[in-house]
Amino acid sequence: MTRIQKKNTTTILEAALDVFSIYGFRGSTVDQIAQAAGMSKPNLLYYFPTKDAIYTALLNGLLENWLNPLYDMDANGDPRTEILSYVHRKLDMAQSFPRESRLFANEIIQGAPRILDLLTGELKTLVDDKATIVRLWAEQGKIARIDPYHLFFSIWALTQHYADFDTQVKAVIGDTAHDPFPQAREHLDHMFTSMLKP
Amino acid sequence: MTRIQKKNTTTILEAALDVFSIYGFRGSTVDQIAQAAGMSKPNLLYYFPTKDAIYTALLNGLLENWLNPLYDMDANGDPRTEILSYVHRKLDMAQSFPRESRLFANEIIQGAPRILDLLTGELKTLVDDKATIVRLWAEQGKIARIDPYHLFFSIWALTQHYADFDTQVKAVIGDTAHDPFPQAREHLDHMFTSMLKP
DNA sequence: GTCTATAGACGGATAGAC
DNA sequence: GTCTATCCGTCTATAGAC
Repeated sequence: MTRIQKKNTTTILEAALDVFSIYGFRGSTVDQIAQAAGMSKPNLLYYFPTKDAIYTALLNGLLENWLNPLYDMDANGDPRTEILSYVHRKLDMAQSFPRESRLFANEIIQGAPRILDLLTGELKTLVDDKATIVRLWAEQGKIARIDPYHLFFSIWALTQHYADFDTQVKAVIGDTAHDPFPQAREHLDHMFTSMLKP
Repeated sequence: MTRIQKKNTTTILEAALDVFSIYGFRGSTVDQIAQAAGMSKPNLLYYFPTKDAIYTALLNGLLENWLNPLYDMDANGDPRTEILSYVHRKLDMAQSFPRESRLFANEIIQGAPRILDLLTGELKTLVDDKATIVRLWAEQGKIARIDPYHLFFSIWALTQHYADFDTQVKAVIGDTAHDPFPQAREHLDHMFTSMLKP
């Protein structure tokens, strides 16, 4: 792959992330993406054969990074530290990669037609694995007896909310307000610290 | 308005909720809605002049009910009871009205183009009002010192997650698993009870 | 009130010149 | 590799018969 190919491919995927993360797959148009990428529609379709191919390439490219923080949760670490670190990493990702978060949110709200296999496969396996660890920690009295699955749902919901519902968060705290993330971090720290106490 | 007009109007709005809640405004087509309503496209457009009119009518009709639980939070009630009741009502709504939840989720993810005024107006005023109450409760030592805004964000995120990300929740706990809501309720009870302790 | 037919704009994708 | 021009299907919305 030449330099120019690599450059254009990444430019397209970057533009596609902008558009798809807002309007979802069906609500987005190739024209929008082409314009955001600063190129003509046929030129864009020279690099990706179809709209579907752009979306799929984007999704697959992002999935790996998306699951990494959970993979890194360590059964041999300190339970509270491990869980709080996971919360922090997820919150950092919501702050640094809000478009990616919204892309997945759109995809899942619409029934996850393109990643359902991943959800019931790799993700479920991963969560089952980590749930076993959390359950063990609870049985050893290191943390409170919590449903591990709903613990993970809580972490996802709370952290991704600041990316996905960003518009609402900003509307409610006011335009003049400071960046909500520092306070969100404190809030989540308090929340998980208190709920994990045995 | 005749009986047949009333019947068809509600049928259309019901069908529109089905479609818009999944695909968002731009991703939905009038044809889809007409088919879901069991009528022809021109017939549907006899009742609503445009696709936009259907969407707007739907949103406005749902907004009132959506904010009611928060209006009902009572400054004179017991703090923990009031907050937990609000959590329960929001979770009940996620269970009973998942399509409504997804409709708002779609709208907000896309930047809330049609309800931004409401978010910065009525919703912000309402939340500001209730935040004052929560802050007062904290100052009186009745609950822990919590950022009231992020408390509300947490409640919204956690409850609506079970409606909006329903597909993911079911994929992770498994198809054979029971209804997740009873366990979600227990989990949220534990979560908020422990975090509110002064 | 409901239908068939269709106008007119927009969408994804391709042909072919450069 | 990039462009203009264009095909063809789908979309919103309307015309007009019944």
